[in-house]
Amino acid sequence: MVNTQQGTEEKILEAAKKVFHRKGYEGARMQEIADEAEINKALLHYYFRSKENLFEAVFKDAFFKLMGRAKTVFLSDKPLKEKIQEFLSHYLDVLSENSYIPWFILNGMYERPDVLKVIFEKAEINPLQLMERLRNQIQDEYGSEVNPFHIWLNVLSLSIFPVVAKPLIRELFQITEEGYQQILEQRKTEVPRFITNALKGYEENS
Amino acid sequence: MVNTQQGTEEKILEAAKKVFHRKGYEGARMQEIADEAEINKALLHYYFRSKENLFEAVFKDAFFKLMGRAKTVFLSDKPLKEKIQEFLSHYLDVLSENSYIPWFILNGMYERPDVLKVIFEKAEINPLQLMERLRNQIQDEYGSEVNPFHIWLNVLSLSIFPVVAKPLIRELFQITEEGYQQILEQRKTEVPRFITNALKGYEENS
DNA sequence: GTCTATATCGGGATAGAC
DNA sequence: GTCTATCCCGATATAGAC
Repeated sequence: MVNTQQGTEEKILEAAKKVFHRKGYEGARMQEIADEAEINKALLHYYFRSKENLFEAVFKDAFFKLMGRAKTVFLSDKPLKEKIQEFLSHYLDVLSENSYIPWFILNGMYERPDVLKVIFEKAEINPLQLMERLRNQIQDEYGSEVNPFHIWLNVLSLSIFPVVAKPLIRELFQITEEGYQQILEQRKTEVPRFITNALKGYEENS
Repeated sequence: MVNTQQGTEEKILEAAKKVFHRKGYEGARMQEIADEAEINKALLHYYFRSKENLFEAVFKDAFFKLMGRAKTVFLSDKPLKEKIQEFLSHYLDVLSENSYIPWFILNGMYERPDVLKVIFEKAEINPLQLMERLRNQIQDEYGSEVNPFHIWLNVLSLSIFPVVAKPLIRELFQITEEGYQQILEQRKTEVPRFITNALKGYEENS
């Protein structure tokens, strides 16, 4: 009532974000989103024609917020270790305040693989180019013939999983929110060290 | 009709497993499970009273099938690299056919963190004991003072994330189901190598 | 135990007043 | 643009014949 004019659509998106985050696509209820936004269901359909549309909007926003930077970082000309450090630092900063994003994306992938496909087309990601660059860089800097795909997957795993598994980690070790944030902070240096150590190790075997 | 007696309940569980795997709890349809089992909906409710019951049965079975082994592997007396190899091998085998398990666990964590707690209590996991053992083993075998928590988290990340992110990986690189299974197979040796290489790397810096 | 038919309800979507 | 009331389909669950 008070906060009109530029408010409603934003409020809906904000509410949808929260609900889709908590429940996923199938679990989310339009009613719950409406309640969260303090409006009624009909208005949701006025702004976004369907549940699917609304989901897509939220999903895209989250995805690009997360992945937008990653592409430019990995296509830059810096040493690999620096890239990984930069990626982790940026990524963990963004996520410590938006820890719902990676889970939301993973969940969305399972529930709506079709949406994922559309997004990748729009994002203009060329994974093969990335792999080639990574292969060359590893060979140049570490002199080893390693499958770049697995290295890439390792970097992603080590970055994303600890954020997604936050509730598991906190419950299992009885860690406070501050303790968890501290762990993420440590990982900004620990993970790049771990990876570069591993890459150095390949030299001797090759 | 032919394969009666010990058949129906098993067939239902098998079908439910497949469908819940593909769609998750909310996305799964009792009709689809019935079709998959080649029976009708009513029979599902005859054997299991509700959808929730059926899901719980499927989930518990798979969860303990998965985690039962993990504990014994990591508390055994073998060298660390062997433990990791064994863990990955077993884990990836089970999950390539039940990849919904980590997804469900994550989902449950976010929706009902309390449930997670109960599961851990039943599984009788002692994380601190595990950490101590890991710290000692790393020190014995690699002579380095490393924070075992991060190593543990790395092992988990490298094992679980590639399974959870299956749709992302397949879509991004346009990989077939066979191709994906091949990747998992490769990781059974790649990941232990990666980790032990990294651990060796710490020696020089310590 | 297994089937067909049906009850019941929840949720996405629309109509139409204001 | 925002609301109330309602449509309508689909999904879980049950009744009851065989």
